[in-house]
Amino acid sequence: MHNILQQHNHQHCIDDALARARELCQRRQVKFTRIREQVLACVWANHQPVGAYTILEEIAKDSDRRPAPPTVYRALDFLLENGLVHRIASLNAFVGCKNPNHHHQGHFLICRQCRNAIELDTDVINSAINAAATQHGFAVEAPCVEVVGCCANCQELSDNE
Amino acid sequence: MHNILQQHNHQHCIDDALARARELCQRRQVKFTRIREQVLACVWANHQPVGAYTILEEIAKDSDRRPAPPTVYRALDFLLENGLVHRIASLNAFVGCKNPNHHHQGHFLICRQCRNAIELDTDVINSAINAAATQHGFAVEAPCVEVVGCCANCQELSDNE
DNA sequence: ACACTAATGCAATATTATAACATTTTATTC
DNA sequence: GAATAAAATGTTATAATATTGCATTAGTGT
Ligand SMILES: [Zn+2]
Ligand SMILES: [Zn+2]
Ligand SMILES: [Zn+2]
Ligand SMILES: [Zn+2]
Repeated sequence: MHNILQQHNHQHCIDDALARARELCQRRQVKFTRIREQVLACVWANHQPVGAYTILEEIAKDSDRRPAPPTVYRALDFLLENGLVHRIASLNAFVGCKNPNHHHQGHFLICRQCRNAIELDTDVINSAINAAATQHGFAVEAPCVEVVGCCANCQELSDNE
Repeated sequence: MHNILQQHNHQHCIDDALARARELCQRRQVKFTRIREQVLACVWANHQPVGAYTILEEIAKDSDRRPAPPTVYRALDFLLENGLVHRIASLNAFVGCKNPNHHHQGHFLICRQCRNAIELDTDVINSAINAAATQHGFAVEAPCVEVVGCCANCQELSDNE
């Protein structure tokens, strides 16, 4: 069982994500400004989706200046447009995308207990959705899949109680 | 192509939904009170997910008394618990369930244009989700699937332009 | 330097949802 | 049927999330 949520050097996740973002923005000729970088770093602080106002608070802590909500939301919009983060609708929260170079809508397994979100990279769900949609003559544009449950880690922990 | 969204007697949808709800509540020994019925009727006014505050406005129009938000949300909570409505997280809105007797989390195709929501009744998506989740040792509890796109109706309409 | 555009700052407000407590209605027991 | 308990609703206030509109600043090209 390879589980990114246990025993991994998360600093690598952060560094990689920021490096990918810098590279991607340069390639696309869009600006990876300070506030955008701060917000992305905040989203990548861990693997748990984070709310806009939490991001705001974190930035206020780190930099002694408190951005207003629109500032954070604009940065998030930019990151969403460029596929650097995903929005988790059921949590009103945002999480880093692990493959921003490939345009996609993320599919997530969200642990009710530890709150970590695992982004799936398989196509079986999209295939199933497309099959069902086709039966209704429905043209899929943005499939949103957010599965709440209990991750392998947390299941083990509660087994050992 | 059988599409519930075109050419159907929607009064039947409403009447059936309310009848099912009455019956279900009686069977479960829970109370289908006036406000709960009003809210459910409002949700079933059409096939488009409707927000809590819109429901509030509609009830205010119909009955000359304006329920406060908690009243509407409590009625919605009751209807959710009893599977009579589903919540569409990506729209912060609620829509009637077409099969409340069978406990399930709904999967929806949501048209970006006409805003109608089609509830799927196939199991292929759940199968795909379970397959993907199993690979991660993840125990699925509540899969949320909300697919935005363009319905058959609206595709035809834009073709004929 | 000038004009132009993109990005950010800032104040106010909109939208969605809940907390806390009072009152009323309904069911149960004596 | 009155006393009691439980459930449902009313009411006020407020929390949490998100956007609008306009002013200011920072880059970009001429
Ligand atoms: Zn990590
Ligand atoms: Zn992603
Ligand atoms: Zn109908
Ligand atoms: Zn349903």
